Amino acid sequence: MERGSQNDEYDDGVMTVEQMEILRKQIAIYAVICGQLVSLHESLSSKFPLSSGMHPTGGGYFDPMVASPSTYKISHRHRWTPTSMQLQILESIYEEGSGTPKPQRIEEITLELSQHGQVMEKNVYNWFQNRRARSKRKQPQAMTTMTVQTVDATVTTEERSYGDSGGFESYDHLLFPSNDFSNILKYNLSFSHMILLCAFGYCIVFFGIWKFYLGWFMVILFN
Amino acid sequence: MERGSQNDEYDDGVMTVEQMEILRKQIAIYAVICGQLVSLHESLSSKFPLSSGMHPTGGGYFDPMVASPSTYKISHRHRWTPTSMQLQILESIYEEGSGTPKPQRIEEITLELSQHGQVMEKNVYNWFQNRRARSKRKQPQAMTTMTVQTVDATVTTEERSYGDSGGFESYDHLLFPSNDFSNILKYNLSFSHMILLCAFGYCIVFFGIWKFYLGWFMVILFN
DNA sequence: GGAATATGAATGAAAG
DNA sequence: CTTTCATTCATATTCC
Repeated sequence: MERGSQNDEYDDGVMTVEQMEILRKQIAIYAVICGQLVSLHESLSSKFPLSSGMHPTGGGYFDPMVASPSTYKISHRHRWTPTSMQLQILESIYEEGSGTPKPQRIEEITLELSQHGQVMEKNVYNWFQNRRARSKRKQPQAMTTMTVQTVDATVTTEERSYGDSGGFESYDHLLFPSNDFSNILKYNLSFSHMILLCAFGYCIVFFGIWKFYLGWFMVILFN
Repeated sequence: MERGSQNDEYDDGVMTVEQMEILRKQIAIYAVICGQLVSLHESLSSKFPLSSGMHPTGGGYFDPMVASPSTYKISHRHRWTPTSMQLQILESIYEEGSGTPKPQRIEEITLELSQHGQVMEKNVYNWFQNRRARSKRKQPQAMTTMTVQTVDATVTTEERSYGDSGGFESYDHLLFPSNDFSNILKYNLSFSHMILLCAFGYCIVFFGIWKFYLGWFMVILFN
């Protein structure tokens, strides 16, 4: 009703400017609070509208603790995580590939990956998108510390003024040079193991053949 | 305060699902009302800016997204983000509309949206483009894959560690089906090739050793 | 157990 | 319009 009176007063021009200012400040404060409430609600319901009920993936902001008495337990993992095997395949495809996420080949890859765990085409698509974007961002890590400092110095207070929460993500690759090598090694470890296994096998093979000829040589020698 | 009690109940698992749902609906209603209040205040303040207490960088009065408690950078947002109210309007227009982004109606929509925050025609145009393109991708939903079901069945209720992502509840995988089984065989073939390669190597190894002993045996025999 | 990091996912914007 | 890129958000994981 305050709003109504405000409008009336405002339309009639009876309310003084000071009153108007005070009222508006009050509404401003309310607006801030309500905006936060809206944000809170949005984040909690996480874009699952009420009308459609709970999202099939479970969650919402309900924890499995609450949902546990239900018939089947819904895993509260909302996000796909590739299996190590899937990751290997993806990495190999990524490296071999022309660097372009295939348009329709995604389907094939998905099918191939589905042998080693649940996966959607969307997951594969996202993976390639992210993989490429993030490997591209890690290229300028070759810059020396001097350069990093220089670039960082060019970031004036204008940028810092609103970047107190950690700075722009755009500069993270400069401030936090990555250790991509370790990740690659980690991902390809078992694959390298296979290669080593084969190599080891062939070494033994040749050693055996050598021993074979040694045996024949000794046969001839002792004859 | 209500939130506090909610959290307590929620943490203890005392609140029932029904209560939770009721509370959620209440908050939703409050959110809608508050969103309208915010919009009203924005439109008011855009005409009569506050002499004090206004955000220095805000274009209009203030952006509810920016005002979220999460310590986020305040403006200088490089890319437009529709406010909740704008999104609501856009969604309604999208659903009602013939699905075609109107050539000149964009201007009207832009004008309508500008009541709830800064927006350009380009933004509206892009939004409709993206909205349509992405909703189209979810049309070809059809068959499910047998592999997914199989894999899903093998997953137990045990806590899933890193890399074991199979079996999480999601119906979205139905949206991206894959129907080509030849690729599975193709991959299994190459993997089997490696195994066979190793096995073959070891066979040769043992064969070599056997030949080695054969040689020695012949040496002894001929002596 | 909390901050730092890694990464899957969403989406605005632009290229083709 | 379709595809791709860039940025950002949310969550899982790791390390101290």
